[in-house]
Amino acid sequence: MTEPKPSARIGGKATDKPQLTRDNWLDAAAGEVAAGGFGNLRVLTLSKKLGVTRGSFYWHFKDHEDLVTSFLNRWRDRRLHELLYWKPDVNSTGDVEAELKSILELLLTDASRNIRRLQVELAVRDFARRNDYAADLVAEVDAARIDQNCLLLQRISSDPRRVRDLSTLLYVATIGSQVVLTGQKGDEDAISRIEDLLARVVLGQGDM
Amino acid sequence: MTEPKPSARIGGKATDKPQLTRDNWLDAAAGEVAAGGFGNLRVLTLSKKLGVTRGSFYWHFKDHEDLVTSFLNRWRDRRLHELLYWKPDVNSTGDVEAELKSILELLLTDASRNIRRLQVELAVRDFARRNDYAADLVAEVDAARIDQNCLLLQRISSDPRRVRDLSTLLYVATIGSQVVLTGQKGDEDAISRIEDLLARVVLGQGDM
DNA sequence: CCACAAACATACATTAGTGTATGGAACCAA
DNA sequence: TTGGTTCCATACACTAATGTATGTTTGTGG
Repeated sequence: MTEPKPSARIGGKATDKPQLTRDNWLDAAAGEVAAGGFGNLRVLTLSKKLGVTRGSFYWHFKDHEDLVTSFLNRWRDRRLHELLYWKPDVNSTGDVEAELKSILELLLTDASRNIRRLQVELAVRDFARRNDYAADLVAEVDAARIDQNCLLLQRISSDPRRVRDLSTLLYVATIGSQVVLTGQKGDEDAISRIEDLLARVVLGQGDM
Repeated sequence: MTEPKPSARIGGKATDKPQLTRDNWLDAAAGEVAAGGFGNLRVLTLSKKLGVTRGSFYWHFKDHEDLVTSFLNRWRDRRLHELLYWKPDVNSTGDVEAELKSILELLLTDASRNIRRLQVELAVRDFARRNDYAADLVAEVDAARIDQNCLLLQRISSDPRRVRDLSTLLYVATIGSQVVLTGQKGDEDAISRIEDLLARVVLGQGDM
């Protein structure tokens, strides 16, 4: 309560210890989650890496659970929000094949490069297997992404069920490749080949 | 040392506390891993669930790490060994489509029913992201499975590279569906539809 | 019967982690 | 200057978990 006054900031000369924000803690938490999953998200180690004591943490967060749920919420919000940046134009007349390929590149090649982001996503997904709240958020994000792909695939098939199935297949294939092809040497190659193959496969499954 | 004599077993009347074996501990460990991942694999809780104290554990295992590596080794051995049961006949003349469908059913529908087994596999896969030894075993199992599928797909395409790409796609799609479609209601349906679609897609990508 | 080993129990030491209560410095507003 | 708030430090209590050392029971070979 008491409206977190927007600017009660202090100090800030240079090495004046910039006064951590809640988001700073969440960013650091992302590092821990990416490295060791949610089971490795400890208040103590987090404080050490930020150069403060746990006293700081318990000012910004109620407890450990608060940190986890805040992290999950921010993750959900960002994942849903980023979908707006490449929302396909429903009544576009552009090249479907080109659009599909660019989306596939985004989902596969591009995603496999942002290692940090990918690690966090896999960790969240793993955590969702034993945490109901996380499971809900993951389901929400999955549904939104699949729906998004449906918007594009509508242009290669008029059967809504087929569109949805293709979109689901495309999605599970991308998630699977992110899980399986994990930075081994030669994976970069395998990913781009999967990418091409998926494009052919999807385009070949249009109206017949 | 001193050759663990094969039969120094005792007791065994009925409720005589059957004298736990190393494998009993590993079975119980599977339960913990399935429920909460490797981060939840604790000696203490394991002992409680088996109705003994930790003294028993530290007789069967050197330490916690010994438990983990033993568990991983057994997992690897079983996953590699089970592949021999459905090894496709290379020079069979049977129906390729039927064989493919049966394999897809095995990989998707069947796998999604053995929840325990699936949970363990996903946990191992997640643990592999932060444990080099587990990563090696997972890579080994992945490669063996993909090779296995190649044996079948050789009969629908003569291009070895395409065979391998198709096999990889098929594999990542199955893994992805196991990760994404996680027991929500209606997933049973989605899985079987993905199954059919994958069959069509793979068969359609034969020699052209 | 006796020595020995297998399988487990008990007790202890140690560590890592959480949560809470309180203190204190820095800043701002009046 | 005084009071209040923000942000963090310090100190304490508590729990869970590991590992080890040692005791205890049961069965077995000779």
